[in-house]
Amino acid sequence: MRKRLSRSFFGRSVHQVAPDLIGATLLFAGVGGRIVEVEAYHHSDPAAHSFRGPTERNAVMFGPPGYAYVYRSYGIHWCLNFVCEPEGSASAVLLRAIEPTAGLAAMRRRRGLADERLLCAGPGRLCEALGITRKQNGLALDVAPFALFARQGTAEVVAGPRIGISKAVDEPWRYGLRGSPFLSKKFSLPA
DNA sequence: TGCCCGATTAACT
DNA sequence: GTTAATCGGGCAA
Repeated sequence: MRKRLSRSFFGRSVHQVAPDLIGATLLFAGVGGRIVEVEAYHHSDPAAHSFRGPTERNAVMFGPPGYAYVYRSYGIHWCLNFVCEPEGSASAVLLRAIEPTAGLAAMRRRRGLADERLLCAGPGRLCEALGITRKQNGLALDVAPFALFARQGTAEVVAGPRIGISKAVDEPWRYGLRGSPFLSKKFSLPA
């Protein structure tokens, strides 16, 4: 049986939690799969929503770890984050891609007739496939309908610059499962 | 108050 | 490669 991730899993540095999430399994109401791509956002990071202090939108980031922070992106898409570090640190991990393993029919229905590789390849696509919206903002990650399971064995984790940001662009805080076909974008391999 | 930009995506040319 | 969709936050006026 897979080991459930406890809430304390998230009460550590985002830069420890983020790579540890690669290969873990995320389910929402039984739909989801294996996490293959995430990005870390620390409160001291100019690219983080929490950098300039609390607002109505980012309030959950300033709360305790182990909760979902969901925000609207470009006024259109939803993006799912896991709050990390001790309460008040306002740091979180953005879920960018998962390898679909459960509830494929539900994902295809929500996403349209999409290629399986594109069902959850990107933060907005992932939320659409799983049915994540503002309603899930602030929900605990170790309580239904969320379920998280630790990865079994090891995973080959690669790191690189984050995607779609204009500040702190050189920080290698994007983490992924090496060679996965379900990434939102390939990692450039070291020369 | 108004304007610009953004942790994006799909549908264009 | 370019663009539209569309809304919350930051900042100037």
